[in-house]
Amino acid sequence: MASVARLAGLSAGLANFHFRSKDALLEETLRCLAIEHREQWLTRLQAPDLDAPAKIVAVIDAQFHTSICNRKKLAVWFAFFGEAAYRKSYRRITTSIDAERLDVLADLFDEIIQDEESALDPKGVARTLESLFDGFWLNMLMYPDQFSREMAKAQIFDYLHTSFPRHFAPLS
Amino acid sequence: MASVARLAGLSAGLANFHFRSKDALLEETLRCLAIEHREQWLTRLQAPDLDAPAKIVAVIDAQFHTSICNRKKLAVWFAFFGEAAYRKSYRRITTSIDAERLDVLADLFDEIIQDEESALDPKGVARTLESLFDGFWLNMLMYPDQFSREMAKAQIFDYLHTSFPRHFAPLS
DNA sequence: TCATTGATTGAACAGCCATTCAATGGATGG
DNA sequence: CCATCCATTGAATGGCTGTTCAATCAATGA
Repeated sequence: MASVARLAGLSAGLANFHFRSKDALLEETLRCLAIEHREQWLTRLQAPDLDAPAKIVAVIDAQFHTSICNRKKLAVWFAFFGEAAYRKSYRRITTSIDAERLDVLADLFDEIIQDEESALDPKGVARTLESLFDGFWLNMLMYPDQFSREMAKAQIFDYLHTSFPRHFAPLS
Repeated sequence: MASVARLAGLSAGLANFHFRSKDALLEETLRCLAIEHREQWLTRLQAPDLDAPAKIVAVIDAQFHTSICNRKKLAVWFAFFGEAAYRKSYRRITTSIDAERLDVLADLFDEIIQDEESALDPKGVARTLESLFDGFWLNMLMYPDQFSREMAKAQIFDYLHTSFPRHFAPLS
């Protein structure tokens, strides 16, 4: 708390007065991070005239945008994930936001699957994509030399292209 | 240190004497976890008469085996991941083991890709599979009600089937 | 100008915790 | 039985840190 307050340019006493406690400050931080992430893809989806594949591309672009996906913020995300196993409050904060995005993706994949006459399960594909997001995030944090944003996106587009060849092209 | 020592049935002083310090104890723990994981898939690969797809299935089975992939151990893994951003020592411990497994997977996919006359990149597919592993692990930790081991494996086999239809069948 | 309100401080407090070390215990070998 | 060695203890230590609170400061409004 002392060092956070110093970085913010105020006293430790005030930080504890504004937020109720250190725990409350941390929860607020996670909420902040999650909302920032949500706004990032939500605003992109509100662009006019986007078909389903374009909307999925927008979500992917949001997920790997510099303002979201950089070393500093990934470190914070995974610090929270590491604690989340023991704190229901953390899981509660991310649950609704993650479920919302998963539903959006599942609906979009549903459109594509019907159009492509595929036998895949929309929710399953959405969950796979989400897991790819998280997995690439982790590998970018652990091995930044081997996993870059561009590489992650390229692999994800390879996956989408092989799954839905009529709707996604590989990233050359 | 006090509670760890108590759980182990010895005094706090001894725990600090055996391991050089708390940091050293934590590093040893991570090394233990990583080696246990490595043995799990290595021994499965040593079974005789396995072709490339069977070996990949073996790695997947190891990754989601009850002894590796349970709530307690996932919590420990991600506690380390959360710290890894700030501790080069943690990353050093996992680096060689992760690289080894990635190379094995890439070689196996190389075989399959040549056989299937696919245009995919073996190392890329291996990295995608690894990221799927990590991503499903994280989601199993965060949302155990929505993400089970069986579900994760099913999704991964869906992915492998669409990528290499001649070598992998969907689960069930 | 003065009183009131609310923001802000910083020192004090209390609890926690990794680490150390002198003392103890137990086993082994002569 | 003794001496030596090693494992083990547990109390003491010192540093760190979240939280509190009386005191101070600034601004506002009458």
